[in-house]
This record gives sequence, structure tokens and C-alpha cells, in this order.
Amino acid sequence: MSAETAPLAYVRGDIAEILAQRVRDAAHRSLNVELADALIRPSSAGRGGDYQSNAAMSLGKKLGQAPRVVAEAIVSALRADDVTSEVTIGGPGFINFVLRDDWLAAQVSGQLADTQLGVPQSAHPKRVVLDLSGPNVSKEMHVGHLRSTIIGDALVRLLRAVGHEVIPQNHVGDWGTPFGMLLEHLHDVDSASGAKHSISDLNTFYQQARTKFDADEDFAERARRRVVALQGGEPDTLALWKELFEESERHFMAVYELLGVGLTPQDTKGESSYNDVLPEIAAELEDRKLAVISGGALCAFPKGFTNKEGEPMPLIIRKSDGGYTYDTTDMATAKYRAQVLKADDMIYVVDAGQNLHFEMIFTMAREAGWVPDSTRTVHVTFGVVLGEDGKRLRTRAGDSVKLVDLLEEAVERAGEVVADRSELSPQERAEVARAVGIGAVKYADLSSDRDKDYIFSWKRMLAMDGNTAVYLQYANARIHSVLRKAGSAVSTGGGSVMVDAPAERALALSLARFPAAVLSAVENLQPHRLCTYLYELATAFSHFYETCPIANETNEKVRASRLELSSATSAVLEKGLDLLGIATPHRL
RNA sequence: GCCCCCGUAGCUCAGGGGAUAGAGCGUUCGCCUCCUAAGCGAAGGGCCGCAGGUUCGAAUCCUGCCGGGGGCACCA
Repeated sequence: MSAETAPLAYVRGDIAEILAQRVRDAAHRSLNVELADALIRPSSAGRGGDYQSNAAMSLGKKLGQAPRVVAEAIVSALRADDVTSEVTIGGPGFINFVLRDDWLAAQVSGQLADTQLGVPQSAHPKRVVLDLSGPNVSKEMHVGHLRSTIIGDALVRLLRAVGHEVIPQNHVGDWGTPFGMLLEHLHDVDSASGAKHSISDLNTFYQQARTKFDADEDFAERARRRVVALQGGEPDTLALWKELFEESERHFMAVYELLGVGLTPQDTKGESSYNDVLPEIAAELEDRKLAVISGGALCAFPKGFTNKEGEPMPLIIRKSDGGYTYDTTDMATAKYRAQVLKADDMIYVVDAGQNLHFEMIFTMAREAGWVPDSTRTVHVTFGVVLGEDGKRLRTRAGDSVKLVDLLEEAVERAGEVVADRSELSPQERAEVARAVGIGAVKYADLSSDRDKDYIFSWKRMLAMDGNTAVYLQYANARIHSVLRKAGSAVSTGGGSVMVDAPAERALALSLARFPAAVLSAVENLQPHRLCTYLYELATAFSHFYETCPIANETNEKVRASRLELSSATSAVLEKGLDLLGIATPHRL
């Protein structure tokens, strides 16, 4: 037992790591084995422990001993009294750990005084180039851009939180065949190209151009020539293009602002910015025999990819008409990110449909020696946004839903919910509606496994119960309310946390797991792991709130402790939601 | 034809080698003279798509099927 030993002081990071180290040490001392993994996991429900080690079973097999005997050997050699109050062996050889109450209390106090709330900085900080959002110039942003933008932004925040340097790259679609169509069409209908065009005009123009392109061969030919003019830098064409670009970027920034996403014009590095190097890219691949003419086009064949006919599958580096494709642009982009930006990691947050394309690009860029083996290339995929009918989300007319409309509706719907909150001023209500509405949309996107398609449902995402942003925001608002009532500023860690009641203990344990949740989200590039954690924390708080009086508690020491637990919960909720890009109003 | 993703409670989703598979919604039943009831508690609900295999142990890993989605030569 632990009574004689002082508890281990506050430690940053995943608390399971501490137990893992102790178990490895014990296994080394008692059995003379090096445990690669102590297999520490949160305890199964109802087993009375906080954490368990599952290492004895496999180790027993390896050593030819009964798992329970191995477990006993490890436990007898274990030196963990400063962390645990009880260590038992259960079942075939599970080692169960109960953490010391006073250590948990010290963890929470320490966290509260720590600006990082326990989240450790990476021992090997990396430079991460992260591709996200990627809207198209002259098209309004639609739901198709939602996920890349939201998930990408959350990943930027998460990676930075653990100490990585992140360079966001907004690879906007501002070049290529569609612009030939669009520019040629604009030229047809409005030869005085100095006229200003709003983004929704452009959206309409775009659709008209598309229709004309498909129906009118003469127009299609002119459009192709217009692409060549654009790529060749013909002044009038370029001037008109620039207008489109600037109007579009104003629109993008307005959407990012509304969404609360940190992207700025400095992060924009569109397809057009690689235009000048495309000939060099093609020439280098051709000179080095990495690309050959096939069917009239210059093609590179990365190893291991075949098409329907079982033939090698190409990246089209230069079309038979001399133009370049997004294969070329993406090769140039990969080279730039690896060699100019000197990325350690290159992350692309792009829908799952592009998987084959990026696998080919990554493979070819490595074959060309542009991306070194030491640089990690990751395609962070995500599924489609579905309507409640289970089909791709569309408007009634069958068009893709404009992002601005969607977000405005979110704020409006949230506003209706907030309307009867009489204690809020009109201005506060507007701010709260925004935080709740936008938060709901973002959280709905972030809270389930990104690889899955998800069903967009207003009713569910704005629900007060369950794993939603509002529920978390509400929990946090309640805490602020309690703290106001208590006349206490948000505590910054007076070290007065005591862990006694079951609900206090459960809350403290949940708080102490925050760093592990962040690390898990970062390592797997899965924001939903943090969401799941935050929901568990909010649930633990709700239980604590129901069963433990806080501001009304008469025992001063207990009251101070509970206020500090509440403050810590608020701090973690706010930090956690901030890492997801979600606002946390103090009043709802 | 080949490749990628998905299949867990009626619905929406967690869990991705460990003990008795968890939430929320919906259903049923409780809880506001008490810090925000936008809340909390309880009950009921499961051949974890199917079949093999690996393992002391499989919802989890492997193989093959079935079902859904996506991709596979000059659009991006």
C-alpha cells in the first residue's frame, strides 16, 4: 500500500505511459525480459481498476509459464506505490491498477496550472505541410469543400498543439480546362471584361459554360485554345483570370471567417502557381526516361498500378495537345512541398475518391527522387456528406448545397433554439447562435470516423443530448455559471483538489486522460478521438454536477476542491473544442 | 476484371487483439422549494454482414464470399 510514499508529482503526457514504464521495469527485474509493449489499457468496465496491463498472457506463452505466475512475478517486482493504491491480478492474468486518489488530485491541480493542460510537446517536432480546403475559383464553395476545410483545420490545430510546425496549403483550383471554358464564355457574353462579377454570377456563368462546352464543339475548341492562351500568359486573358481569382478569394475568405477557420490568403497556393514549372517537370521526367510518349501523350507509369485491361496505368504528364493535367500539377506540388518547403510530413486532406490518384503521385514522386523516403506522405481521406435520405446531400433542385447557405441556416436554426434564453442580450444571442450553429456543423463532421460517409441531420447535430457540440458547450456554460455564482474567478490551480466522492474521482480521472486523447487524435490524424473523449468528460462532469454541490457546498475545503475540478473541466473543454475549431461561449 | 473505403441495438454512431461489446435518439418509467431540466437516473433492446483461418483469447488480425459507396488514359 501507498501510505508511506509521497505521491509522484504532476507529470505531463499520457498517464498510461507511467504505468507502462513501471511494468517494463518490473518485468526486467523479475523475469529478465524486455517488454516491447506493456499493453496498458483503460480497465474494462466493472473490473474496479483504472488501468490494466494485458502483457502477462502473451508473455506467459512466450516464457512457457502460466500467465498468472508471470503476472505475480511482475506485480511482486513492481515499484509503483507513488502512483497506485492497489494492484491486483484478475482472470487469466490481467494486472489491474487503481490509481492513488491523492495522485489523481495532484494531476488535476498540475494540469490546471499548466498552460498545455498536460499535453506534451513532441520530442521530435516536424515540419508538416498540410493540404486542405481546395475550393475552385469562380465556383461558390459547396458541401464538397466542407469536410476538407473542417477536418484540415482541426488537424492543423491538433498538430500545432503538440509542437509541430504546420504549413497549411490551400491548393485552390484556379487553372486548367474549366478556365478555358469559363473565360471564353465570359468573353462571349461580356467582351468588356472590366465589369465586376460577383461570385454568384460566376457560379452561373460556370454552369452555362459547362453546358455550352458539352453541346457546342466550336465553343469547346475555342475553350481549349483559351486554355493555351492562359497557360501561355496572354495579357488580356490573364487580366480577366486575375479578376476572377480575386473575387473568388474574397468569397473564400468570407466563408472561412464565418466558419471560424484560420486560413488566410497567405495559405493559398493554387494550381496556377505551379504553371511556370510544368514544362520543366515534364522535361525532367522525359529526359530521365521516367516518362514516355504513349498514345500521343507524355505518360509516367508509377510501379504497381494497372488499369481495367491489366496494363500499366499512367499519370498524364503532358496531353497530346500539349496541355498539362492535374497529374502534372500535383507532381510539381509534391516536389515543391518536399524540396522547397522541406516538409517532413506531407498530408493531403482530400476526399477518398482521390485515393488512387494520390497513391500514384506519391509513388512517382518517390521514383523521381523528389520526395525522399524519410518524408511521410499521407492521404487523409474522408467520406461523403449524405442527406437524411442516405443519398449525396443535394438541394431539392438537385444542385450541390452552397456552403454559405448551409452555414447561414445553421446559425438561424441555432438562433431559434437560443431565442427563449431570456438572460442573454440580443447581441449575446447572436454570438451564441453563431457559436452553436457553426459548432454543430463542425462537430457533426469531426465526431465520427472521417472515413465513413455521414448523414447530415439538423435535428441530430443540434440536439442537446448526446455527442454534439451544443452538449459540450452547454456543459462548459454551466461551469462558468457555477463559478460566477461562487464569486470565484476561474481557478488557475491552487492545488486544493481532493478526490473523494465517486463522481469527483471519475471526473479527475477523465481530466487526467486529456493528453492521451489529444495524442491519439494526432497520431491517427483522427479528430473524432478527441470528440469522443470530450463527450465522456462532459458526461463525467454532468454526473459530478448532479451529485456534488459545488458553489453551494458548505465545507470550505470541499468547495474549493470542487471549484477547482470545475475550472479544470472548463479549461479542458475549452482547449479541446478550440483544437477542433469550435467556440465556447461562457453563457448559453 | 482489379484497387480503396464502409457494414456493430429499430435509427445515428463509438469501440479496431483482452475479462460481461458501449453511447445518444426513439420506447417505457422516474427526478426541478437545490449551482442553467438545453440536464440527470433506470429499464428494455445485439448470431458485431456471412463463412473459414490465425491466436491462450477475435467485433478487432488474415483469406474468401455477400451488400453499399468510390476509383481505374489525356476533366480536376
